[in-house]
Amino acid sequence: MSTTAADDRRARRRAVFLDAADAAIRAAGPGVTMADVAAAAGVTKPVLYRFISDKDDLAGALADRYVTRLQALLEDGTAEGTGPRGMLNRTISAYLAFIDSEPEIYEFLVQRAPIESPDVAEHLTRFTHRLAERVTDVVTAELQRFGRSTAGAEAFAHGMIGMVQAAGDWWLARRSEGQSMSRDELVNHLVRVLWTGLAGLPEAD
Amino acid sequence: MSTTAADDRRARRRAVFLDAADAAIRAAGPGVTMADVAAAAGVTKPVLYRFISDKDDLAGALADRYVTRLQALLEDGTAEGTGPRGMLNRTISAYLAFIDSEPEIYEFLVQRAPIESPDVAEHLTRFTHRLAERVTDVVTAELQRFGRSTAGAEAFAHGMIGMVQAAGDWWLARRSEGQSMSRDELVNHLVRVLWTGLAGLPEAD
DNA sequence: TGGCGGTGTTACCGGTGGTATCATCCCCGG
DNA sequence: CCGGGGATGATACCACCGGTAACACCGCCA
Repeated sequence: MSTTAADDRRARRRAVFLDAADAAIRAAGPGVTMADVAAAAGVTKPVLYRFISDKDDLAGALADRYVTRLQALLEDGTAEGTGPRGMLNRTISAYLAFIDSEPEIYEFLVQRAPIESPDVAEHLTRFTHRLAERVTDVVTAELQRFGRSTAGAEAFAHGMIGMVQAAGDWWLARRSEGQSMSRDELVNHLVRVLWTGLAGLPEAD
Repeated sequence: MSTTAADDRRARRRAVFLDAADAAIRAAGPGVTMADVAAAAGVTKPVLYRFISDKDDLAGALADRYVTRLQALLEDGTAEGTGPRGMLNRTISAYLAFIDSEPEIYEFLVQRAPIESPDVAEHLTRFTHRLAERVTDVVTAELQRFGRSTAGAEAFAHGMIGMVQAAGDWWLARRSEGQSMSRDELVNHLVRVLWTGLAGLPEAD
């Protein structure tokens, strides 16, 4: 390739703007404007727009960053082999640690960005979907181990994710004012409920 | 009072604009503008703004409408006395029927409106909170019936709501493209998981 | 007939996403 | 040493949306 060097510079510059966006979100909250981001990088909008095509692109790239980071954390959780229940425990714990450490970014990506940028919405949908697929696999395997019906596995997987997310939001809100339970306590509650609930999923009505 | 008649007219006029907003959301999707709403009512923005103070007000009033309607449905679910499990079943069923019947309104209220209007956000938070409180009460009572610890009841309540919501979103998305399970099937899955999970909540780790 | 409350419109403001246009600078080949 | 091109930068603008000021009109009642 001829323009490899130039492309590299572009990519590095782009990363700088993503860093700036990151900082800007932390500083200005989830309602950041493109001008804010540009200012955080020390330039004006048109310069920003030379490396970031639009807000969709920006949010999408940020989503990429954080989803990748989170996914790595979750992979760690699923790695060591203490069985599915241990995996569940570590995955939930990693998720809660993540949203606890980056609340503004989290709010921006999950609540703000997907609305005005379909790209991010699809990004998150895909991520949730991938995660749900993995969960579905684990759930299905576990059900089959006991010869039970796997009909509700996928619904259960999505519901599980929603439960963890809602409980996490509640926990974050509680924690910001007044005291709340520790992360480990919440993790244990969730794991117990979900693990026990799994057994009840295929029960005949 | 002297101006009662005028106030009545104002209130009725306001209701007309709320109807128009309703129709506009259905027509233009959740990204409606105030001009859209005004147009749906056959007038221009300033007229709309004489009866609706701002978008916050509009979304808040719509939230009121639908939350009231949903809450009535949920009350019906908790009324007849087939025990807590029957209540759970009917409540979830009512919720799913609701979001199934009004997907655009649902998306507008739950995803769009709360962002640009803190009023709606608080509205929804309050609603969720009230619901969670009721669930917490039921859960706590059930746990006490068996002399178990009630420590995780509140977290469980919020998580439950999140699970139902996430499963509902997934079900709606599935249903719009390709086939999915029936509402009753989903309800049964969720009820079984949650009911069984409840028993596992206080288990000692 | 005159005025007054309600209804309606056009035209505008402030902010936000996004862009056209121009100035500058640095580096590289002749 | 110098001239030109590509990258860097800013100003000034557009479109759109939420919200408002100003003005016109109609109908009713003293």
